[in-house]
Amino acid sequence: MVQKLKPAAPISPSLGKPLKRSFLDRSVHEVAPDLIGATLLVNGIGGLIVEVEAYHHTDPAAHSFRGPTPRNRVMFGPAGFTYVYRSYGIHWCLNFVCEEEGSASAVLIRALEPTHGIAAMRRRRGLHDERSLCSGPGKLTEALGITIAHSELPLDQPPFALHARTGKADIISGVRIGITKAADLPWRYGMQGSKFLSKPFAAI
DNA sequence: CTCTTGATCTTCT
DNA sequence: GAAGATCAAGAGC
Repeated sequence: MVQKLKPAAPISPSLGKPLKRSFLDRSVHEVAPDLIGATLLVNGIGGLIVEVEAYHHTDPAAHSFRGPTPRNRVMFGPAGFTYVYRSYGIHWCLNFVCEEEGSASAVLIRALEPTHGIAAMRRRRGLHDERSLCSGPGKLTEALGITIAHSELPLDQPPFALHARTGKADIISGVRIGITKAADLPWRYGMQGSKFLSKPFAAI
């Protein structure tokens, strides 16, 4: 009599080496494409970063363009911290502060490919297929449980963790989404072919 | 599939 | 008073 084998447990997705927050202490235009394929976790829940946008303080579309305010002050501090803001009165959006202190640039995290804690993300998001869990800046903060309480925190300390991408990444760029100022600048970056983007990139 | 609209907080004019 | 780094639901094709 052959014993029926128990189905194998799902293999936990492999993670690259942990990234220190100094990884973000470079030009936002270098960091943004380098983040594609990295893994972002909040309390162990998250996934691969597949879409970001770069915002530099010389860019009229950046929140830091007109100088520090109570909302954006963390952007004027050291690199490697989170900047979370309220979008359209309803959603939260997550940024990573980049560059040396005072330069006030940040990367907006726009979409993740869910890999860790998918069941928890579904609970937070309600009835949604996997492709819709984190395919937008407001969606992924809801899925990961991010609020203003997660702003101004270091990215290399709990509850946050960042892990380097393991393989190669095929990175594409295009114009940013949903802005009217400096709308022609190609500072949106994505993982080519990903099914988890907030919107497709325009054809080459 | 695309287009329109409501929800509703923070900042700026 | 208006605009904004958004999302989901509903109407129309």
